[in-house]
Amino acid sequence: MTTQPLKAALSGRVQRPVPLRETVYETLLNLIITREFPPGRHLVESELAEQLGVSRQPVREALQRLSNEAWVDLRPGYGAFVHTPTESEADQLLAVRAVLETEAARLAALSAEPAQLEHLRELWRAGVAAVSDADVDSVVTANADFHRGVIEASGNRVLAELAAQVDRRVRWYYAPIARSRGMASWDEHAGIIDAIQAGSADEAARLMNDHTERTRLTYHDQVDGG
Amino acid sequence: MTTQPLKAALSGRVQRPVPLRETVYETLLNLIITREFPPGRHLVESELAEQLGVSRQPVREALQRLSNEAWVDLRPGYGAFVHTPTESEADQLLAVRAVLETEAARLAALSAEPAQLEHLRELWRAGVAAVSDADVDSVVTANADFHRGVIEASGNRVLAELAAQVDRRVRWYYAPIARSRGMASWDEHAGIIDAIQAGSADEAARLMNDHTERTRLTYHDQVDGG
DNA sequence: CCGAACGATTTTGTATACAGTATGCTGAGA
DNA sequence: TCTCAGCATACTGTATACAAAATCGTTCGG
Repeated sequence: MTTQPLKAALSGRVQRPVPLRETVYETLLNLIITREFPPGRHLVESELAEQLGVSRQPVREALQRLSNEAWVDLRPGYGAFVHTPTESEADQLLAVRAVLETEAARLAALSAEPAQLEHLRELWRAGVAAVSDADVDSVVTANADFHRGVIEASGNRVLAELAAQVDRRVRWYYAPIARSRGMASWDEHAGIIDAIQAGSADEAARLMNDHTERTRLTYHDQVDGG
Repeated sequence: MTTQPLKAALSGRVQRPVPLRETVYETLLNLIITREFPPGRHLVESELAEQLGVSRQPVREALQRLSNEAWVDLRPGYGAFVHTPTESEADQLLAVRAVLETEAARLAALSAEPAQLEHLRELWRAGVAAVSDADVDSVVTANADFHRGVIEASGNRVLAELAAQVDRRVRWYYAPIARSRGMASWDEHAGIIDAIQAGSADEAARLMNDHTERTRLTYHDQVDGG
């Protein structure tokens, strides 16, 4: 009879059971991002624990991590609440994101490897296809993927982690009003890739900065204009 | 008889007992930063709990936060270890810090209020005095304070929080080799303040960038040169 | 009718107990 | 002497139990 360890060894790695807090964290974050848990919602440890079929402890640890990352606010002695972003906070996040992604583009131009460039091209093609198909969800995903691609191509892991977090929060804040800028956005993406490939750091940075700035203005138009 | 709430009201704020995990977190972080817990040290929950006179739970929560902020590495099923920074990681952090502080300087030039400017001048005077006294510890502290001052003057809280964290880690990494650049550094600081006061955003950004870049080179010289 | 104080309820904060897993050691066999 | 299996140990992962704090509704007094 085939033993379990053997099967695991043959199939590659033995998958270690991920700590529950991790699973809980990702589950809760997903619920928040999808707005199943809307901003302001009161999250009770014992309720969540029961719903997820675990004890309070992992839930608690997940909530604290979410609190550190500003997804929820912890009120001592009372409970956790899904964070409600203010307008100025959202604006500040946009500014920070612009800075980080601009720097990422600059670094990518200085250090991106051929494989990474090909990856970017691939992501770009997927985005263009999504726009052509007018598939809104795919466009949003493709956009996030492309930006993550650039960030990772920077070769700076610290920057990448920071930017990824900021980016995720920005997309959450602006998800309700996020509408694609359509093909124009992907033309700009193409220009950024070209600059990265050419190793033109300043040009790549400038293009990314312009790009994020236009996106910011689009957001503001939609906020102000309804 | 005077009631408790009244006394509290008279003395100003009712001081709420800070959650233990917070106290533990700060205690541990201090021990790490001061190198009483050197990089690579194995941190055992039960040991720390006993030493601090609390249960494992708050210690655990503090360790997880420290892990999220990259101060310690958590090995599942085994233990927590004080993070050992690699050279490339330190370098990447320096780069990120430069970006964040440069942007902070730019924003400060656009939005700093007179009170904040006066505060910066004050910090500057304290720094110059420390340099004159050749008081190394004071110089280091004054330097950190000045940079924090600029960051806060940016008016961007998100940026400030990020930059503060990055800054703290950078100072930890380079603490063993950190030597003051002396008065030259404070001359540059003065220039930055002037640019901020004048509202010259690009100039302030450029000066801050040059400043952090020079500091980076100093670090590298000390690393390479011994 | 309004406001403040009191009590019940809810929820977190902390401690303890138990189970699961990684590690290192010991000893036997080649 | 080297290697590997098996065991003992140490530590974390998870669950449960108890204590303290904050909130909310109610009631009493004006």
